[in-house]
Amino acid sequence: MKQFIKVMKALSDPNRVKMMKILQSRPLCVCEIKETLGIAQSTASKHLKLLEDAGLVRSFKDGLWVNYSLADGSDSPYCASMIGNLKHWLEEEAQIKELNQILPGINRIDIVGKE
Amino acid sequence: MKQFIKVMKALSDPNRVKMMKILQSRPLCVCEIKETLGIAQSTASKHLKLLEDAGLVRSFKDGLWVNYSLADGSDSPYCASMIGNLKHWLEEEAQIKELNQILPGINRIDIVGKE
DNA sequence: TCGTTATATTCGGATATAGCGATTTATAAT
DNA sequence: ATTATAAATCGCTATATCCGAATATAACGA
Repeated sequence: MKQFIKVMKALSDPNRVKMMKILQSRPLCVCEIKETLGIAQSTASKHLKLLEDAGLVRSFKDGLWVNYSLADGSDSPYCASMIGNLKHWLEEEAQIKELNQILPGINRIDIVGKE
Repeated sequence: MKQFIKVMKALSDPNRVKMMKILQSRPLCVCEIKETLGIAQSTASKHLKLLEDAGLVRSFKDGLWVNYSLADGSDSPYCASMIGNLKHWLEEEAQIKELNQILPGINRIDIVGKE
């Protein structure tokens, strides 16, 4: 029950759902994610930790960067199901389409220069 | 997105998930539900309203009683998927098994006498 | 070793949610 | 009409969640 609730809670926030959707395109580091969604770095980091705890995403370090990607769903059937379904769900949402449009132009090097 | 979040939020609470699970056995009125879960009537009513708004359960009046049952999932693919998956998910949970054990002994007439 | 930099953590304020008791509403029975 | 009763709503408290600014941590490079 606890695991199930954790997954549902993780997917109960628009920013976290958006993260799941953009991670379907490619692995992203925290700064790319916060930039894409237009939120603070601390906020992004916190959301990602929650998603990871739920088994929905995984992270691996690459020097200073931490790359996040979709998990394989092996943590629980709930994860597996939601990760799978989210691949086709919400594809037609305006908010999501918009993110997918700007995503190709987002990369970690450009973000460094901006700030 | 809003509909999806609504469904996820609805399933983010243990009492609401328990409601979904016991409604798999048979339709129940509010007083049977509150009795089974051991919560206040007002609390049960509020949870049920939330589940109904999300499209996960539906209600129909029968005199003074309001019977709740699982929805058919026609509200959204999210509902359909979750209603379907929950039929096999959490079946082995101790908490759920316990509810399923006491459920046969719960009925609206007995509850009236008790209070 | 000392900066520099990407991410994680902490803190405080604002908002949302869960819970219960009390009240109101709607329906039935007398 | 009056009374009884199941459910919905209201009022309130306690807890949880979201957010960003500030600070801490970790890893690289000079």
